Amino acid sequence: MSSSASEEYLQAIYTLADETGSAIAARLAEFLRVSPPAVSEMLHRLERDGLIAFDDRKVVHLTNEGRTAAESIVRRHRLSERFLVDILGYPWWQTHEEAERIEHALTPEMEERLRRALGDPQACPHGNPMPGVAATPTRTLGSVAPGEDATIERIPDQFEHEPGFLEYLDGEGMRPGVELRMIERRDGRLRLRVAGEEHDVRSDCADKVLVRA
Amino acid sequence: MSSSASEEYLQAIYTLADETGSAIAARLAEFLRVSPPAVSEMLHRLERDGLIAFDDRKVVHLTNEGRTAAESIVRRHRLSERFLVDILGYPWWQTHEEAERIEHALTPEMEERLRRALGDPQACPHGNPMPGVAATPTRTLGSVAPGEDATIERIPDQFEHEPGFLEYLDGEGMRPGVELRMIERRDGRLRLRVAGEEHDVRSDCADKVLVRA
DNA sequence: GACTCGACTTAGGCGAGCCTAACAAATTCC
DNA sequence: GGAATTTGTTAGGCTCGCCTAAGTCGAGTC
Repeated sequence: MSSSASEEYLQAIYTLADETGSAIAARLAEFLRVSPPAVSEMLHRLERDGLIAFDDRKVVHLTNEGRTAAESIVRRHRLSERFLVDILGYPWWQTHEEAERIEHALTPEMEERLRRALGDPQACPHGNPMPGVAATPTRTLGSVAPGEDATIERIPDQFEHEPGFLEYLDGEGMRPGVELRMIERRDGRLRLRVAGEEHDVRSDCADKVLVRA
Repeated sequence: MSSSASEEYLQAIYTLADETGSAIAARLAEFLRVSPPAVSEMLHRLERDGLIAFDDRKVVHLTNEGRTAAESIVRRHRLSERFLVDILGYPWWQTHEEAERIEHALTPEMEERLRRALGDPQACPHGNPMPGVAATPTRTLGSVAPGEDATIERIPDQFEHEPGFLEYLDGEGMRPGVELRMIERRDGRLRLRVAGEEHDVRSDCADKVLVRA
């Protein structure tokens, strides 16, 4: 059985590989907020346990077993977030830390029962699909041209650590599932219409939001 | 903050003191299934952290701070059990191990939200009251005289580790809240009527069930 | 008074996870 | 090409939580 800590690493490896293309130790250290030697050590433990492998350039890859374990913890994470929102009534933007705690406590039976109790959800409250569910093709909100319409699809897990980011989006009316129209883009800000109201959004934030046409 | 392991010890100290009158290291080692030196070490850590104190005969006592922490973890445990039964649909006798996992993951806010989602329950599925709730006066089922009626009030946490015990009770129709009538007692067995049916119960098991008149 | 039993501690070890400091290797940049 | 930055590792150290083996200590018992 994997420990909480190693599950945390597998989750990070999965997320970084999924959302940025590859996972290396330095990125993991930043993402997990631990020192490089701590990462180095843990990666060697995970390699010893057959969950990951390094290529010649030291990029981390999940083995089949590691991928299964990573998908399991990611699924439990997203399920936990749904639980927090749908059953406990948490706001959608305030689930990450809390889910981080309970995901490790879920047994396979609890996971299955929770999945059914939640109506077999296909994505977490940030719009990220359960592992195995095909992701909708998306582009960044920042790439939407003035006059175009778009629907907010998801905010990648990558950014969930950034303090206040999700709450900021929520404050501007931007939640997964919301439809919007791009109005104009001017000096680092985007003007867009959401639910009849106009909002002003920083474009570095808009680059972190994925939309579909 | 207390770790999972130290919470487990505080919970055990609370339970043993509550249900057997006092807590000493040797009983804790049995209850928690760890070695005596492991207990000795942990108790000294808890003492160092101001959560417990020893008296001159080495009996363990909770300090005010320790009592608060112990009540918190016991409450989270019982709340977790209710969650497993009421929301996830677990059978009442199969909650202990699973609750043991999630109780440590609950933050104060999650605890409060869960409490409300569950309708402010006053007891766990085994009938044990939330800390702070006054316990109903009880006697053991084994002490009920033939001809007497009784209602099953609770099965102490003390016995939750015993494999198959709760499931055995359930199989004989004995659940918290159930009314029964003692019929007769004969060579180590009790004959009693539950919901119109007669059942035969081992008296060593009946001694572990608390009832009210 | 000696013995035994139960309770507790000491000593020594181990793995997981984390840290800092220092260094080696590989890139990237100018 | 050489310097600077990024990346990774080694070395040494820490706490927590667990283990076994080998005591010690006290309370009863014979």
